[in-house]
Amino acid sequence: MSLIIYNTLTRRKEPFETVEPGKVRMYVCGITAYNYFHVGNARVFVFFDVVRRYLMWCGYRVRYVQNFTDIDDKILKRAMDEGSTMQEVAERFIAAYFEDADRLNVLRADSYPRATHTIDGIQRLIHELEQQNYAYAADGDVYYAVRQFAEYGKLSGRKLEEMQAGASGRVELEDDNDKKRNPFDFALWKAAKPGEPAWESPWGAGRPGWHIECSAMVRQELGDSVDIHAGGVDLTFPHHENEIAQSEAVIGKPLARYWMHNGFVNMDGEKMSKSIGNIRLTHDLLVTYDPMAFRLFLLQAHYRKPIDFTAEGLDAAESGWRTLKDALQYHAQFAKLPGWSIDALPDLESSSVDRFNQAMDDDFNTPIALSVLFELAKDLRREGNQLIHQGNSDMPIEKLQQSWQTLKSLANVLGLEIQPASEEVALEAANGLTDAEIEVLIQQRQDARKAKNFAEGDRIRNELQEKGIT
RNA sequence: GGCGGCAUAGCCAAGUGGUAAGGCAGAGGUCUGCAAAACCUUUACCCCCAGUUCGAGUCUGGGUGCCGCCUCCA
Repeated sequence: MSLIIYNTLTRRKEPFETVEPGKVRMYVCGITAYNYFHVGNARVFVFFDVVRRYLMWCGYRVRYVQNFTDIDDKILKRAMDEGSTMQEVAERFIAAYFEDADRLNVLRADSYPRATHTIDGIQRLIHELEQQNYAYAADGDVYYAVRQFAEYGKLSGRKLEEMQAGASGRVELEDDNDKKRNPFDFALWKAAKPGEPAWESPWGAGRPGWHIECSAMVRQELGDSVDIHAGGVDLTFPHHENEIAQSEAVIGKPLARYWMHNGFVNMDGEKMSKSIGNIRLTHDLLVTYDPMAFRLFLLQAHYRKPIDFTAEGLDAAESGWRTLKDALQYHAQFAKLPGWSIDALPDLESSSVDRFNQAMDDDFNTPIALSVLFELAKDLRREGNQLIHQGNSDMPIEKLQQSWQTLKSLANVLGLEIQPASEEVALEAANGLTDAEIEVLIQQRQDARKAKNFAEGDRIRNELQEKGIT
């Protein structure tokens, strides 16, 4: 069996075939750098990181590009509020992006293009659109004429005639609406208002609209057509629809073969939105939750379905992660067993790998893939516990090593890895005891209990409890 | 008004027409000086109605309920 992917464009699952054999070009819409990214953004970064890892696991060479939008009204507003500059705000939150994404174990992209670094390409594209009558200038603005693009609406499955302008209730009466020939025309270039950052252009000083930057950056970084273009489901319309209109009008071929969109992270069944004020930032979440537990939480549902963000769900994921982590960590116990080889890597357990691959091949069914991990982890954890509590294990060493290696490898494909600077280190710093010292105390307590010296045993137990070890 | 999605155990969540994965939580038990830990065992007729079929959670039609998109959002 081989990989099939649900393509938003065709509304079907399709066999995955790349433009160039063995190579995947992938573009993921990144953040607008005006704040820490929220838990919904995190789903995008984590899930498509898994897509990337799985493609690599399948042997593809993946070129992965994710942009930063560093020109935008929201950034500008924040800068004004802070008495700062757009550039300063953007730099700060781009740095914050890396900090948080790293903690979530999201692999670094091959390239992170920015709107401000792509002004030439943006202007060139607008110019080409204008020459071919897809764009028109009006008072220093430049708009895309959606009527000129016959296929407008093909990605989101709608027709211009059937759309209700302003149905979302978000659009106020804009003063530039009368400049547009059609209400669905959108800005490619915006004339600068006094005091705003601006770039010189044939249409006057101004800055790019939102959609055009992605068209220009894809072209610059990956060429005309990419294999996978991805983002949150809300980007389907208008953002990705507009990207298609911009790019395909000029290049005359598909911008992307597969359009992938992940579902929302909802808060108590409702979409996160600024107006409701229920936005949860990943940066804040990671203060109280293990990043890997959050990653697990995000992968426990299929990517196209909405996830409800609840404390119960997070707590459950935290427990689940502990199970996986225990199994992975028991490497320390297993490696002491005679016959455990460090050098010779065993072949992986084929039935587990097959089931894992089969699940992932079916449009990245991570919940099933995870069930394979848990089955391995439960066995390993039991063996590890028996080793610790009874000093022996029933599982043959070869089987043990094979299972552990399989779990380790598959968990890696999902990006679930114990991070070196995790809470172990923090805990150790907090209680002032090293692992070795704790082991000694536990041993002393066991000796005392064997000798029926319960008072001493309880005393050590209390001491350990005070240090947060149970 | 247009387009689309979802409804499976206490919670989360998979599921290719043949008698329901996995996680979390809970319950009972073993062990123990007590407790914890650990280990073992255990928990579903799949929103409603009708139909197709030897057989439907899985297909068809009709309900009911919830959700998303319809120009600045992941």
